Amino acid sequence: MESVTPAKRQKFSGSNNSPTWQEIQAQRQNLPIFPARKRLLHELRQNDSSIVIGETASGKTTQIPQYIYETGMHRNLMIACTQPRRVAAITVAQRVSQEKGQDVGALVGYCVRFDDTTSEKTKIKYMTDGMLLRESILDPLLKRYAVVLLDEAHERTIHTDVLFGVVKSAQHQRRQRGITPLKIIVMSATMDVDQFSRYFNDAPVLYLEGRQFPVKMMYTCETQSDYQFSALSTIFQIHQEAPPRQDILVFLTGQEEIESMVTAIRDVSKELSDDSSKILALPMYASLPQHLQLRVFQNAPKGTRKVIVATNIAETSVTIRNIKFVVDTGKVKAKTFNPRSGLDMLKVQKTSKAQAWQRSGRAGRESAGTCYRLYTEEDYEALPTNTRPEILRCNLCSVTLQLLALGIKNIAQFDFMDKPSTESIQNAIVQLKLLGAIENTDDNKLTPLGRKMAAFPLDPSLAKVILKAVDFDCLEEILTIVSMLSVESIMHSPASKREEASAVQAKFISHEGDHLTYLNVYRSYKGVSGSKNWCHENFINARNMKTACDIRGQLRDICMKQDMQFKSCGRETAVIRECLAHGFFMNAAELQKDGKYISVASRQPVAIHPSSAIFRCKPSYVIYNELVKTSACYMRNVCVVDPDWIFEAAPNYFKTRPLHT
DNA sequence: GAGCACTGC
Repeated sequence: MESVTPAKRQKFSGSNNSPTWQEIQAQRQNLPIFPARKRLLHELRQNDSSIVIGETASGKTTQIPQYIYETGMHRNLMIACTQPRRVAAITVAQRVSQEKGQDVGALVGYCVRFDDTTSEKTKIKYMTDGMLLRESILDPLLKRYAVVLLDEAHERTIHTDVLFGVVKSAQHQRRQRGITPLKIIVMSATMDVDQFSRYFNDAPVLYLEGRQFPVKMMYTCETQSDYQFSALSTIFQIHQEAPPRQDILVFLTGQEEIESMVTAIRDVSKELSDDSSKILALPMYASLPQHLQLRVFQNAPKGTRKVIVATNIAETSVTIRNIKFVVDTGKVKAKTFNPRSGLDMLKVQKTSKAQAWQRSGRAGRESAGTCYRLYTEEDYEALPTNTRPEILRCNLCSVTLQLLALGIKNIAQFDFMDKPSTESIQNAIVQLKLLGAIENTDDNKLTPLGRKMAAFPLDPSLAKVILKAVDFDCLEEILTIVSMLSVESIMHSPASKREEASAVQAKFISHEGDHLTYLNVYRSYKGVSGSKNWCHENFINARNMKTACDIRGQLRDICMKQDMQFKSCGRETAVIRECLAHGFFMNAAELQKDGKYISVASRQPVAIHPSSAIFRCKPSYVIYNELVKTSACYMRNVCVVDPDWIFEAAPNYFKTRPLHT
């Protein structure tokens, strides 16, 4: 499925009549994929691996698993269809269940984190790619499945990329051992599939037509120096010329830019003459509260043009109907990772051609549309063809631990479609050795500790902290802290009410740092039984608190399976910090005589992030969860430690990195 | 005294 429109949109569509059985079957037969059914099944039957190129709205995601099921090709095993996003797995499973006239969880089910609806009856299973990857650790041959469809393969998420290697190896081993063969079907939206075909032993490529309307491309004559200004004038140019009720989607890079653009559009439209039609500007980005996000799906009042200003969330995750014009600035904010410094950076970059193509497609969903690219055609030609796959630009610690748990010892020899640099693989192995997850030999053998760590859906450092908590009798507290660290922004302070927010939140602050502050928030939250009202009064994000509680439950279950001792340290909170040091000793910083911090690992200057609970404090030693480079190198989620603790956590590590105590 | 794209287990 190319995209997902939140199910809640139906609330605004005015009709809640569910279609009849006949209507559903007619809709199925009306899909572009339907005439290709026979040819498609013939090819899929003939080949162990196939690549399917399906244009937008071809019906491949909902129909192909059903076609396979109807022929019995699955030999009474399951058919898995993976999606990069949870909502997609859920909504597609709901739709396909409806088409089969059954409840979700019977013949058709979905499996995503915290929500597994499958049963013994389930044969068609929609799931997130990360979920299948987790399952493969327990069963590398994927014996429950006869067919695995990897959907949205062009997005190249880190999970899909690892799954490519896992399914290929499972297929090979099953053939050798004479087990039921595994069929692999890779589904992609882009035409650039030579790499997929080559990787899966020259698998045949099947093309499916879609239902996309033509989109007219407009380029600028000159390269624009100020894309925000350029976007603003393009919006009003369209507004003056196009008939009303033809909506515009604008792609920008981030929250701040989007909010100022929305304000600018509102200001300019106030100055328009009264007889010109009205304009309604709406922001759309992931951290926008849900009730504000839903506004983009509502129809604008009669005679009003809707202008949605969005991040790349509107490229794939969210589909807005009735878009006639797309304004593409050609920019995107993306995370970059430097394996040498271990630094994450968010930078505004140029999009790839594939991304530009995806954006322009948003103008041709219901009828022919126009895309205004705010760059020249030559600029476009100079863009990279595809976005760099995630696996080439992120920290590989987690993935490496998972591959080792799968029994793959030689990570550098793993059959990656795009091989990460030797440096980033080596960096991950060094980290895992420091954490004690791998034996200190050359064969990359997992230690018993490492094997246990791999069972947790967490960064290896956090998994290590959980396992260490048993020794410090503080597992209850550590589970809470790790869960709180696994969600974004628990405390929010809107710019307009910043002082009010920090005043009410002052009661949570611990002089021991952010981790203990989170523990205080969690305890207070539990003290009022998770009251939504309490969250509101204290500027606590209720949705994220709920997620943290779900994560805590899942981590607790894993600890139970490992027979770990649940103990609480009560008021003796120092042991919590000592325990944290065992996962984060390599993220230590020390206070210099000049009152500034430098990192122990690289001796580079770092600073406590202004959002930290101990921003103004100057403890001699701190550890931190991550380093973010913006206007300076900021440490986020900071904890006060005793230098003896970090030394004790890894004496060998500090032999070459002396602590100046 | 700073601001943070998007996913996922």
